[in-house]
Amino acid sequence: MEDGLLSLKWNNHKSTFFHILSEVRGKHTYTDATLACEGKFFPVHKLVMSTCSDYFAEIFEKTPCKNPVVVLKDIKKSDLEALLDYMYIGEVDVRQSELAGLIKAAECLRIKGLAVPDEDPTKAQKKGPSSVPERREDSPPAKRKRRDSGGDRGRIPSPTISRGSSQSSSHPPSASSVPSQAPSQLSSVPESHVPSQSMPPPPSVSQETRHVDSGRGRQDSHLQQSQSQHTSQISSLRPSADTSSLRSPPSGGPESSHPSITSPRSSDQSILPVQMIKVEVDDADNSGAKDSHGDREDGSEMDGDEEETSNDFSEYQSHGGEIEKEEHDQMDSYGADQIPGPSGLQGAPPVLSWGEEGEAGFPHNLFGGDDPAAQQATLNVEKPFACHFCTYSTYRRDHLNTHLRTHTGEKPYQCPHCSYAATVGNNLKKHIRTHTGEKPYLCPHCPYSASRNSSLQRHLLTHNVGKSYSCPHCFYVTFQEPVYQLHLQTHFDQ
DNA sequence: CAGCAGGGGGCGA
DNA sequence: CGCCCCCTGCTGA
Repeated sequence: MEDGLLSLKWNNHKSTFFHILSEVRGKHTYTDATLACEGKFFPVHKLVMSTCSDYFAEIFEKTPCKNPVVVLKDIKKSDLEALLDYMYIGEVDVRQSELAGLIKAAECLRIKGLAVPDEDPTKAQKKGPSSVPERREDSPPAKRKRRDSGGDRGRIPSPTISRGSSQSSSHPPSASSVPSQAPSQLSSVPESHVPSQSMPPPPSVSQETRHVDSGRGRQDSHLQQSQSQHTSQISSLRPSADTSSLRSPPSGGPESSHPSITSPRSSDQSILPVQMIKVEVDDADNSGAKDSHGDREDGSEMDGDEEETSNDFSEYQSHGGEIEKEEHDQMDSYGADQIPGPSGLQGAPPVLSWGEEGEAGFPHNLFGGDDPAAQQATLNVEKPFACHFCTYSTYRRDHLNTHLRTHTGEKPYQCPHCSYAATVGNNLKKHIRTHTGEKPYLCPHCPYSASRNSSLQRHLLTHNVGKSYSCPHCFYVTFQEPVYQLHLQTHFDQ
């Protein structure tokens, strides 16, 4: 220590961070991105994703959306769940038979420590004072360790919570050109290549008989286990190492040397055109969202499904298969830094069940008390089909499905004349009129014609005549009600 | 003007 | 219940 310089150390800094990380993950607090995989939604944190994967870091850097949705194609849900465990907890149990697939998924997503060599951030960031390396958390120089070589508990070792050292890594990821490719297209890394020497040894694999099927219900216990493990392990470390390893928090974006993500409207890219959809949240909605968030603070009785951060969206995934990034920024109005307290559970987005699950149950945490959240819940009773991404809700499932297309980017109605695609057929119909020039709404007073009734109605105001009557069965318009009634009769006669 | 999105009605499985 | 169709309103160019 230098003269007069005091070093204040927070001995439980890491364990606290691990604990909070597990907590915010379990409660979906502060989630600012969503992974969609095989019909499930996984609310995640950009910070964590970016920390553990340059691939995600690049996606998020190229995506200005505050809450992008990343649809992962050809990544198995179970693999993703395991990888999320790995990224959040630092370790994961995986059956040996599933290791190859998991590693392949990790390579597609360039998960540090699994598919991409990670590096101690304290080394990479040369500004740190002769940091005491934490051997336990240092990922091995190789990406993976074989179980028999690790001698540990048979779990995939924890990657260092690092950031900003990815490009300085001496081992460029095998899929360095990945960013603009779909994970599924990363097959340039054959599975047989996984254990090859060019790649570091695989992580140690647990031989425990735990189920790694869907990961449901297992994460929580796993979380707690990991927390306790980390805590105990960290507590045995030299305190000085703690401060150094966490001295430089993740800075966010990846390095500029990454290949650019292709333009959002290119079609056969894995990172697809991402339609930026701004979800307007007015004050009322904001308050509602906040309240619902706040409600979650004391509503820790989330069931397993919510804990697992998954939601069905199978109908939409059928169209997907690409990576899409969109904005569902219901949390715009406030950030994590505005929320006092370490728990900060207010940040949880109003995750509402939908689809098959949403139909059955409303978010439990929305019910209860006399707070505004409960009032919003009452509204949701009337409109039971709530959007997972925003505050929209409706009483018709098909309308919700249509609405969800605005988030998933699905546009099933393709224009035969151009690349335009619409989320609903009627919009395509109107669009096609721009090609055909059809203007079926004729002004009865002048040669004006419009492609839309609304345009005609606005035009009719220029004639300074009274109320106009538009036939609901055809494009007939008149200003005289008797004539209009006569015209209507012609339809009834038919 | 064109795109987008929400809501409602009708119809058939 | 899902799909199709329609109307309507808002928004940006």
